[in-house]
Amino acid sequence: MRQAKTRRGGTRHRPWPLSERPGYLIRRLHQIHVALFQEACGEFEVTPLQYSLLSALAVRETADQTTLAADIALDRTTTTGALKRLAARNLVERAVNKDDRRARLCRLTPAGAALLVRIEGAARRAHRATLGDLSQREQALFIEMMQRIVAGHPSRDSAAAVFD
Amino acid sequence: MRQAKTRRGGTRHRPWPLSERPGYLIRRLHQIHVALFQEACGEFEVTPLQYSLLSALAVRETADQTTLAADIALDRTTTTGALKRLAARNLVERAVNKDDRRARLCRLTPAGAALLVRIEGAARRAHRATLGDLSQREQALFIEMMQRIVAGHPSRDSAAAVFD
DNA sequence: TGACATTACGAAGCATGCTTCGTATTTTGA
DNA sequence: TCAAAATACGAAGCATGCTTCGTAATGTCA
Repeated sequence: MRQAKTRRGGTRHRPWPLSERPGYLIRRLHQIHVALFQEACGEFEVTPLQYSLLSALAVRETADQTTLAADIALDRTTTTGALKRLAARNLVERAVNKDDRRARLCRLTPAGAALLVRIEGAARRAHRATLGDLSQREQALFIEMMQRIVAGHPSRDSAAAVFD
Repeated sequence: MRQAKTRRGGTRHRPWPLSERPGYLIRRLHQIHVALFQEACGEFEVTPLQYSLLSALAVRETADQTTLAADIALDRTTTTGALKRLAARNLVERAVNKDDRRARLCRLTPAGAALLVRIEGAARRAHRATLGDLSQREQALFIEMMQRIVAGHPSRDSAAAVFD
């Protein structure tokens, strides 16, 4: 196996540059997207995750927290935290379901729906800008490859049929 | 502009499926990589970030926290937290620099270096497995495109020359 | 040489993300 | 029908990630 010598004369694996590791590059991409999103949507005080949640709620009209978590492929407790923050800003309503008191039915408030409309353009531009360094053809290919990888690793509670 | 009608008769943007948004797909890819990494390296109790840090330290031999943060394109305070956790496990040494008492010089302990050697194979397999649903040719292309995007968005303190 | 900028940290606060454990409620099946 | 399984949450804890503010040490230049 190819190895490199250390200064002390021992041997170790040849360093694998971070910039060639898929995991590192993916983390950087995520970092870049979040930065672009904040830059584009910062004035609305909405994060990428919150935008995902608002979008999912716009499609569902009404849904319990577990369903929403599955929709956006996010942990349930994390989803709860995000929904609480949105509810605190009166963008989302979280009411106990009368028919099943275990569940909390969430829905967009008028303010939440209005914010979603206002933010939509900037949010989409941020998403597109993330791949802006690729050609149009490459962007489509890149997205297709990401979709294939994601399809190969379903999240534990993958439902999300409403989005397909 | 193409729009969809809501049930109440109003108009809104046609929903853009999450599964087509670059930001969402990138978040999922990150999620998938972390899961694969944990699966492969869980027995070593090392996260992808910690593996990056150990790798960077192996290359640097010795470095202050700010330099390490730049190496792995991570926020300085986050890096500090991770280094503290590694130090608490005796994998990293954090000593105040005698020549510049503002800085803490970090280096791998023998245990840290040994762990890095033991984990290396599994870590690399996890990185490769993340793109495992793509063909060999596609994987190379995917990595190249990610590198191009990353190169187009330098982190604020991009140094990392040692890795190139 | 002495105010001022710079640098490297630390602390605090917020927002993700995950796991595990516990609780309330509903459903199910013997 | 009633005990057990399943469901939806919540709380707690750990690990990222970020920002802002404050501090200590070093460098710099008028």
